[in-house]
Amino acid sequence: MSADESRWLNDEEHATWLALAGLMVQLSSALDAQLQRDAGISHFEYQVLAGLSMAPERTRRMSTLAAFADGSLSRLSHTVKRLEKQGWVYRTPDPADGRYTLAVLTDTGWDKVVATAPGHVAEVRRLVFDPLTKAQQKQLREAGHRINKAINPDTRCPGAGNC
Amino acid sequence: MSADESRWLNDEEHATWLALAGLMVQLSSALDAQLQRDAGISHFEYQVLAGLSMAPERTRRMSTLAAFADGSLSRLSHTVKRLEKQGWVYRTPDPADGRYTLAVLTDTGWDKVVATAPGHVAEVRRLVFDPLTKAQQKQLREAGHRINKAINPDTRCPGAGNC
DNA sequence: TAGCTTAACTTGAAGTTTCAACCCACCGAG
DNA sequence: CTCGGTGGGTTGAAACTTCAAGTTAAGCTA
Repeated sequence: MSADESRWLNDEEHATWLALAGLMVQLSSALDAQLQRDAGISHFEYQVLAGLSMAPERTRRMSTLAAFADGSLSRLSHTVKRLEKQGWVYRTPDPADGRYTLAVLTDTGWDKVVATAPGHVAEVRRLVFDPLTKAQQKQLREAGHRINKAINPDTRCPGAGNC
Repeated sequence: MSADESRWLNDEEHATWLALAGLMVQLSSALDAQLQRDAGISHFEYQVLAGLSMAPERTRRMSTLAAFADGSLSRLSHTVKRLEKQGWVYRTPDPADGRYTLAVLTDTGWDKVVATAPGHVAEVRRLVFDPLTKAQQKQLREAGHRINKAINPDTRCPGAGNC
């Protein structure tokens, strides 16, 4: 990248990178596996359902939902079509502005979230929080924020706009 | 999960979880995007090529390579077929034991890695190491190890069998 | 009000990953 | 030495994601 053939990673950095890369792959696939096994849905589908379950009226615009679930609008559109077929969600044009589409969680969909969430949270707790001390959790949070800020300099905060 | 409706995440835990989840999605997609833009390959393909480039004789068994790149054997098989079509890799049965297949990096493939790696490492450095202090890097590494151990209690170490 | 532009989706095709079935080289038992 | 078992690898189909249009509602301009 630069004149001197670009600084390689030293041993410590390399170990850190392996730990982080391993974490990203393993953790997300472990959580995916738990959801698939216990609820028959993917992590992305879970995020969509959970996103709706937390919204007022259990309703959100597709574009907002896509941002919340960290996916493209196209991906969300295909996914919601599948969820619709399951009877968990339905779509309707926004009465206030016909360009938007509102996704709404049905009662059946709500039941699905209620049945699924506790097991998923338990798995997150088992894999992420149980093995860490309070101090380590704080450090991890801080490091995560810094990296996220490096990726998204503008946005005030990570994925879902909290802080 | 348990009697009392399964412990939910408190505010601090929730913030930590959002930071970590955001990190996993954003970082991997940012690195994917860099590779796609600058080299026209996916992160998985890069890992395969890089894995071969670091191996003795630029050669590895498919199963070893799959473990190194954190992917299924089937996924690797399809991927290597594509890389073969590009002329970057070829496959040959292991002369020592015909059940194994050896994947070998060609000279063209080597050139591809050499052309691609510095830019990729620079991006990792920019997004992960530059924003963290030395101490934070160490803490992140430690937390990553612990989480990885929770996911893989048996394996002595994360993804690629180093340590 | 007609025409242009923009932005939010949707859609179908192409590309990738997963899943389940299959093939085959080696090994060990009889 | 042959027969079954085991494990590495491949393959094709189904499922999913991405990509490049296409559609439509709203706003703006004349």
